[in-house]
Amino acid sequence: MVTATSESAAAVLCVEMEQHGLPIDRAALESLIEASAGPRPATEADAARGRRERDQPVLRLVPGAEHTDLRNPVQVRALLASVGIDVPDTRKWTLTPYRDKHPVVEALLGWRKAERIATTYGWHWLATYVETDDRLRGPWTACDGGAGRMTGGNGLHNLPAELRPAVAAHEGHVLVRADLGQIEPRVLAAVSGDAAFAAASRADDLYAPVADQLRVDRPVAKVAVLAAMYGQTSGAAGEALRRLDRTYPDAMAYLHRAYEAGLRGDAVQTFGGRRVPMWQGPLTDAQRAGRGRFARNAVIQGAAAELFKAWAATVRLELARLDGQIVLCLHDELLLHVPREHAEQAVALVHDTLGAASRRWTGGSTVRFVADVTTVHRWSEAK
DNA sequence: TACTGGAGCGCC
DNA sequence: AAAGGGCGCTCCAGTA
Repeated sequence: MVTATSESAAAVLCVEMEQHGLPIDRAALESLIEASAGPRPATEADAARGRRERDQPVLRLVPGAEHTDLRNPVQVRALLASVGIDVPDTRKWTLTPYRDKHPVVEALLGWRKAERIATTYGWHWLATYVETDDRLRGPWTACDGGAGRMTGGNGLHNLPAELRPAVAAHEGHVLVRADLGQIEPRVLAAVSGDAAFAAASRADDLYAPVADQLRVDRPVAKVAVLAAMYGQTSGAAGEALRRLDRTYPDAMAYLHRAYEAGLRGDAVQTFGGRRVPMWQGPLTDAQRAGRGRFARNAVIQGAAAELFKAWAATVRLELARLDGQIVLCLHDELLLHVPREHAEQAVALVHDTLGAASRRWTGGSTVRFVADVTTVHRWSEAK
């Protein structure tokens, strides 16, 4: 019942966010785009010249590579081979170890970053989706994908950090940014009913008591917990993972059961009662394992989405009294646009509603959820 | 010409 | 032996 209510409230919220849009400082956005993509092209020929000018500093580093198309991975691979770098693909994490081997690697990675903004978030994007009232608008869906998160289009959900200074409150308003802290492990504590893990959630930093219990350093504890939820068992987390099994048996068993269901191809159910089906068909062992990892993560990610929506729905209701709007939902983060004179009340509201929503959603567990809340002018100023 | 899948990368 | 989940977006290459 809680789930049905918050899912439908989230759908209403999506319609509202599509109407409200995300407030933008247009001049700031223009100068950030210009810094990466160059000046706004007037014609198609102008745009082509701009592309050549962006490519030049990379191509210049390799003699004979003038005609390489940097947008074609096959050609990029050949270019790298010509300077003695033999790689299976040209992804960033593949190339990163070669950064010092030849200057073209660093140049290429920098080019990719700028090219991302030039294409996906460039002048065309600005003209199409930032409307004349300086609001960025895109489609929202309340429950999408494997585990049922909210999703947003037109860049609302994957705006590069570089451009975030351009998301700014309009005249007379502030942005209230609220982040759920360590949401996934806290959700695991709640849905698994693991008493020891729930006790760890009482801490502001959940990983600190976990590290103490496991007798490892905090970074190791964090990697191990994340690895358990994502299904990674290789790497440095190995021994810590075994200790997790002993220290938090109920939480780890919960993840293990989901993994086994995924292996078999059985649907899993989230804490809120939503069924997450598994894809069927003849699968290799590796593909079945992949489905197991998906299931393992889906029960966490999906439950986190449910809690988030229950919270957002409550914030939405209360915020209306302050003439505020929810303008962005980002999995574990809410961005509110609020009249300046109501900023303090909005901050208090966000904390209060989290307490109420999490108690309602968990049915009264002792797991603690925390939010980091800041009042800012620009989105990028928070934290 | 229109569509699909892969590569690649942005965010969580 | 090795094994990290999800989404959206753009470009390219191959196909119908």
